[in-house]
Amino acid sequence: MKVSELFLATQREIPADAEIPSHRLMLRAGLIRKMASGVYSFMPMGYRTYRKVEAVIREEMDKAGAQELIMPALLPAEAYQGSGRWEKFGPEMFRLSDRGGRSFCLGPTHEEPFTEAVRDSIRSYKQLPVTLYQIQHKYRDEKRPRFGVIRAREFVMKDAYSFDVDEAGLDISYKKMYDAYRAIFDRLGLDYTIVDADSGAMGGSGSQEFMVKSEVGEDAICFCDECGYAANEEKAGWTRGAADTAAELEIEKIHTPDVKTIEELCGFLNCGPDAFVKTIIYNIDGKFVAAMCRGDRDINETKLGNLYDATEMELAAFADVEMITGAKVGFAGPVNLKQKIEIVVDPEVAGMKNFVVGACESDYHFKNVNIGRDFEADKVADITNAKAGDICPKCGKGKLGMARGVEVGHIFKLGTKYSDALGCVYLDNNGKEHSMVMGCYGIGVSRVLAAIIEQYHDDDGIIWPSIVAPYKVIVVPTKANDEELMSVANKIYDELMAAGVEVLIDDRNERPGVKFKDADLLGIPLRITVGRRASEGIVEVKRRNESEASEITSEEAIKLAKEI
RNA sequence: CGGGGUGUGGCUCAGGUGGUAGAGUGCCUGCUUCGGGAGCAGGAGGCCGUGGGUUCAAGUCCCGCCACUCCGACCA
Repeated sequence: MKVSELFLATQREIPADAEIPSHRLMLRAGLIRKMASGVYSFMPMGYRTYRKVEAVIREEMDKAGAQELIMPALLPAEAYQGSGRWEKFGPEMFRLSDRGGRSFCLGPTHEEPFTEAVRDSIRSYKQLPVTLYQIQHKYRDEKRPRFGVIRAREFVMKDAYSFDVDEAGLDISYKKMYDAYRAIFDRLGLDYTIVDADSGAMGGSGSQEFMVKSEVGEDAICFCDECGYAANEEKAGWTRGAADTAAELEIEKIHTPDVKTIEELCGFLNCGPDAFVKTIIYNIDGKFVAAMCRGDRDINETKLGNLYDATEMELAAFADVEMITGAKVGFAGPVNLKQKIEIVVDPEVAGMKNFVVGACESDYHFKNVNIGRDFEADKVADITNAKAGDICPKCGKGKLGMARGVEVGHIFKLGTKYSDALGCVYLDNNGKEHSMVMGCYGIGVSRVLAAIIEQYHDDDGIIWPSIVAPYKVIVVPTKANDEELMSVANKIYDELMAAGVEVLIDDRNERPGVKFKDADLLGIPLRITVGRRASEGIVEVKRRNESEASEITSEEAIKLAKEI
């Protein structure tokens, strides 16, 4: 392809609304164009790369025995009503109606249509297992789209669904997908970590996420430096210290005027935040719950929500807190609550003695509070976030570190949640009916593109790994009007074209600097510069991921280019 | 959903106290250039987000709406 004929507009200026490197570079290199918040077009150069990512995914999925199909993105309400998700998705679902007033949505995820498709065509255990997938646009009306294609409202996802006769079968299907995912992300050159994840409202017995490490990642991940344990912060456990065996001291009410935060309290009482226990009141599906953790910890809302099988959960409103505690916000505690509500404490708190809590009275705290004597905990459960330095929950020895990641893949063991709801059953060899055991497996295809750029770029632009590069080679004649030089460049270009190499020739009548800048920005893996020594048959080759160039003959350059 | 910010040529932005719309960059033409986003000259390109209001006069002041964006909350 001649650069002069490319539909491409690179930009010098840094786009105003792009914050992170991948978003900036995708806009500057002309890979994508925004149509609306969280809605992007892929332009030719971006789409070529996109298709390469798709191809790798497709190859590995096919290799793993999954079968591709395509479902509609436009789906009738009934498709989601059977599972209850038509309601549950809420405003996140893009909804519309046809001229007759029939309700539709743009599919946010496709468990239901796949389950129904299998239900309607499979009856016997002999037809199982089966794994189906599609690569298709998904629609979610995100509250806050951001980071370009990383969190978009329309995005491409490869979603796969497995159907097995039992849990053992699911384990095998799951492992196949797990291995396929590893192969995919390995081939794409991504530096990623596989972490245990919360399976959330998807239900099921387990799930893992494939996280690309990046400071711009929206997820926090914990990992053990000893045993390799890794988990999403939402899920990560940690080992509590030994219980305090000190004697219980007499409870004491202390005057703490205008002290609202833990920091202020520390200063006031002259001790560390670990001497306090904070009491945070949540509204979980209309029921109030007091969650308690040590002062230097944070409540993990995912864990808390799971404990109560919550559909909706939020911090209790100030007015509710004041009604329940009988005090200003900031003085909540488990003792003397005006209204009886359930109290759940983290195991760490259960091991503490003589701690400080709010007194449920404005401007007062209690000190030397003890569980069992001063109040009862209704539940003791892990409801806190791990933090860096905590002891690993798996090996009990290593320390946990924290990192950030972009979730590029997520695999779930769904179990029978959807097959039960939608009647997706098969007959076993005794003619007895069972629900199929399902798994589901997603990869954010468009997000992967951004993740690759996050890991492969420098100040000058993208550095595509060869496997996803839109073109492998760019031939850059330094002068477009020099016939001898152009004929050498064209010869190289023609030979590479004939050999089936994806090659560009920058035949524009531009100065060399402009061409070099564009080649770097676009991230083409190999540049062949035809310049000063063209008449001697010598050209310069430079790999995008190396800083040094070298001069070789054009024959050698062609040979090298074919190997890229 | 709460709080903040911004909407002016393709892009990045400037336009005190109201008075005929600007720069840089990109684009077109010509000349000079030609190894890391060249120089000079000429040129095209704007419903100043949108609806209303105040005024002789609104990019500018007032009110509403919309869009985009940042922080937070939320997120199969």
